[in-house]
Amino acid sequence: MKQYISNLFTQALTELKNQDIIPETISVSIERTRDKSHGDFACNAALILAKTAAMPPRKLAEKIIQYLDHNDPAIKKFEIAGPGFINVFLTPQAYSNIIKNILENKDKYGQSNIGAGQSVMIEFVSANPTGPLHVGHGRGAAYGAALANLLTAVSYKVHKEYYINDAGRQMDILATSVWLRYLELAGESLNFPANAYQGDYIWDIAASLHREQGDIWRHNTNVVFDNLPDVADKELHIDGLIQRCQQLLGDSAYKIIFQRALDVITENIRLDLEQFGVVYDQWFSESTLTNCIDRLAEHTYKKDGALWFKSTSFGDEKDRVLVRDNGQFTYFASDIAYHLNKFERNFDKIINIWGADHHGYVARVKAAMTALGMDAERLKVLLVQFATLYRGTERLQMSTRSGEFVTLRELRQEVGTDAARFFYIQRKSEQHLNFDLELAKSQSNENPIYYIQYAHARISSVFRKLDNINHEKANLELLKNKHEQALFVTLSRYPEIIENAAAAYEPHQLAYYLRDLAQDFHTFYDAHKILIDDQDLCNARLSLIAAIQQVLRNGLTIIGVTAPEVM
RNA sequence: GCGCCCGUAGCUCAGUCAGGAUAGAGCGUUGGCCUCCGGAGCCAAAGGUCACAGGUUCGAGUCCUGUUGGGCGCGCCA
Repeated sequence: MKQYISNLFTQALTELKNQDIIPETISVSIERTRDKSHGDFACNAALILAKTAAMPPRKLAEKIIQYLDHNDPAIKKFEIAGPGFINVFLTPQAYSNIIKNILENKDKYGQSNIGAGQSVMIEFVSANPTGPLHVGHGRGAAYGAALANLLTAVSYKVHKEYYINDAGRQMDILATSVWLRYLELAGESLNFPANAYQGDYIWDIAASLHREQGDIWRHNTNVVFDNLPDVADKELHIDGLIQRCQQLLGDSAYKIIFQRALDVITENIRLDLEQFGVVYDQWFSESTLTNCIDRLAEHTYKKDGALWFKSTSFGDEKDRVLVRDNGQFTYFASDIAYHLNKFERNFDKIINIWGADHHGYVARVKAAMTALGMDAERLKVLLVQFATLYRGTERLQMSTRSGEFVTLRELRQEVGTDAARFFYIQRKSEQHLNFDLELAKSQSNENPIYYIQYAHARISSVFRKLDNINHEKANLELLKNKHEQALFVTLSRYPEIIENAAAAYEPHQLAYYLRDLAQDFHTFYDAHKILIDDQDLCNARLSLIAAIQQVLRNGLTIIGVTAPEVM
């Protein structure tokens, strides 16, 4: 609809330019009016062009109106207002066509072609496989999944990927943690390191190994802890333990424990996300990467025994280490290899969804891609702020290492997937989010998700009262009252919302829209009865609410929330 | 100290990217609405120096500069 109006103005402006009344045209911006007395749409072209045309805005507006098509069936009239806005008033037919459009296109209504079939990869969550997902990861999951749906709706080919950090020191700490718990189960008593993984899930993995293997990996505590660096430096201490673990167990046994821990936790994460309605096209293992440092060679140098990447040549604020003086690759080196891999898979667009605490890493990853000859503009890093969890007014503390955190699973079980998904995406992602468990759980009017779902269920309920549903030939021009008119407008906004939300990577816009639509419906429902004796009007209203229900369902699906028939 | 994000109603937040007409919503508060398709609903009222100060212009919550308050990041950690 907006595009349609925009085209009318473009034609008029082109004509004005051809007649040398204005020196140049502009890409016109059409806006929806806030106030119904200003019509349906407004155009500010006269205000913008006034200066170059050397003409007062209102006078120029008159000229523009002269060249606009007044016979278009969608147009009731044009009006000059205020400093020089041109207000556009639409005919009732223009809006009633929306209903037909929705009922014909069904779940396709609102889709557009702005993505033009381009491929886009979205990598999100990618939590380390060292423990269960917690509520902090949930936001990235809900946001990433909703964004993927949005981009799909505007014709991108979307590839969703989870990057598994299954190499590196943290994984060794994990394996060692499991082994230490195993030793305890086997009857050893020991001082479990404070910086090892404490959670109960470590016990579970150790127990299953102990059940299967018995005591074959048992070693005396005295031997295990003999001559290790003192716990005063806990990092050195645990590194020593990792080495000792590998020594005593040997490669193959160590690998079994390592792999079991990795498999159990990864599967747990996968299942968790699946139950949260988030599924991936690919799970990408860090361990399958080959390093690409040689390809960066001309931009590296040695200093203090380490290998550095000269990222300052590419806009980073300082140079970064790729290989430590002990010969180990840094995480950054893996990140470069992974991102190079992404670029070489030839996605048109690459989206990373990262926690806001990683914002300092954007510049260096882009720098590395530029150094490798890639167009870093293809990479878009979206940052998601933390969620702070509340139970009423009580702020819940989160500490990962100590194992004191609310898991995503617990959240799901407590508030339900629908409410959780909705709460996560209803705020702009770069905004800090206060997540109140009590509010999300409350099945009352304090909770916006139920308000929207209720509108959908209410419509289902109306249709359940009908024996035969036949409103296809309805005369939609009977829908004249202000509530019906308001619904036309809101329904016609949906495609614009989808486009804007997708272009800005902002699913929350859709959440706000759905609330608006639900509200317009509830207002209408309360003011007018649908199942009435006047058969024609009844049919028209049935068409209207069928269209509303369709749009609600389309939008909720994108957000990842169910559209229930009954509640 | 440097960089990024944020500051809008009592509370939680839209609106800022793309400047536009009288700054919006939910919750909470106050007062109304069930003979009626689902009251998990509807209607109405009160509530604002858009953190502050300058600047840009026909016009600034929106753009620019500075100040201030809060969050995060500035490792050969992950």
